[in-house]
Amino acid sequence: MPEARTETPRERYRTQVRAEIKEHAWEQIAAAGASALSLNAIAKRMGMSGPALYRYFAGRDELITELIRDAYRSLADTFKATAASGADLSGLAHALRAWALADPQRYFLVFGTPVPGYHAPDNITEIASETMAVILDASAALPSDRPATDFDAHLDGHRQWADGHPAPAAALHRALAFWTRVHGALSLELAGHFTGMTFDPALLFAAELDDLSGR
Amino acid sequence: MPEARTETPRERYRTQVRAEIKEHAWEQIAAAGASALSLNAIAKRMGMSGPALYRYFAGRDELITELIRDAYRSLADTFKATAASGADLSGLAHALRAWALADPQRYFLVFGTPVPGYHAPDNITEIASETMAVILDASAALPSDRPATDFDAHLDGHRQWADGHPAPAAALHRALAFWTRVHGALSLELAGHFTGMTFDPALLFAAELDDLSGR
DNA sequence: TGTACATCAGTGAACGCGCGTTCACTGATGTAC
DNA sequence: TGTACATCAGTGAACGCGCGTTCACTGATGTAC
Repeated sequence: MPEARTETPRERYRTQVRAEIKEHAWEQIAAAGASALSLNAIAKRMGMSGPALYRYFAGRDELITELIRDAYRSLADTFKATAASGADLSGLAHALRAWALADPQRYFLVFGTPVPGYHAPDNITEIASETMAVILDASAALPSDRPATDFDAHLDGHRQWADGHPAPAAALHRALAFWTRVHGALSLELAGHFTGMTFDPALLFAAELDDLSGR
Repeated sequence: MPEARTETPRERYRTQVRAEIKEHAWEQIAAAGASALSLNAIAKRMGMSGPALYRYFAGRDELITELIRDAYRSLADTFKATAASGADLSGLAHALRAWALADPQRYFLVFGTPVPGYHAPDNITEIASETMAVILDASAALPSDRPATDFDAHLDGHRQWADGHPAPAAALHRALAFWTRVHGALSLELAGHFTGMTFDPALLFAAELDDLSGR
């Protein structure tokens, strides 16, 4: 990083405190959910007064937006790193599961119940499409042994979301099925709908993905 | 209903006002999410003072719990009615989708991001198992043309959640896959992760279920 | 190296707000004789 | 049918609370000459 030298001590301090604020924010979200995020509470935990945080974030909304952006970024980076290490679609799925289990509230911030009225800023959708590109690559890399379905044909006519990716329709279909199955199993598991049932959620997760990869 | 005659005018009034409070609660949840539910705001909308609501609910928590119970109840009844009319597993899935689209926030109250620390009361899990029984019936009714997997065997050893239902392991597996696929497609759709992509979510939903039924 | 000035992190008081909840009360509705 | 009493819906004032956010300020850190 050749840029590092140009960073003044004050800048260094600022970025450090910003990071510390975010850490406390995540702790608070993990403890009581995102809707309970409070600037004053964070400040108190850090031994500062509430207004001090306004040196670092314009307000509560900006902080939350940044946390969401970081979550998307973290997921995209995880996928890229996993793909770079040679993982296939099911490897990516397991990386996603590990990412979600490591911090369920971070997962829910990205994929959970939307707050009516809240709209994600543009640059977040850009990060999301980086993520989608990784999945499309992995989907196209697998062989497809089934005949094309009506839905495949429909998707071929609505492929603009693939952003120019040359994947065949079957791979687009597989990429979408990847998301639905992965989130179906994960969201039920993380929301606790499997508690009390004694089976291993990891096996259900894997079974849903085997079905998809052998498609 | 032979009981109706024994209901006094005062009781009738009470149940009516309780219902009206719940209606306003749902409106508020639909507008700003469950975490924004406020007793005072409901009272204001009804032209009453805040404390008046304490004649009908012990407090905010009791109201929310009751809304959740009603949501579970509504889903169980929908499933039962759909099954009674002769629908198969995929018919049940479409009934669930319609139920969710009719009121996304009601869907999220049941299946969405859990609030850390909040624990659903016992009788709600009873309603949930009524729902599961319907799905198990429909799963067992379909023929299974695939060889048993390792996960099937695992499930056979952990079938106590099926609550004595005689479904074979393959049907247990199918029932679980029903939930994961249905919620995967639905939660992504309702959370808006398909907005901008122009394909028809209903077709993706149907495709995921065709895969399951032809298993 | 020392002085004058600018930058900026953090404080404490204050703002208005809406929340859940309690309490003592009024007044209407229903019940018993 | 009329009177005495009990029940109960709803009110208004008040409680303490924590929230986001603003403002004028102090004091430390960095910069220019």
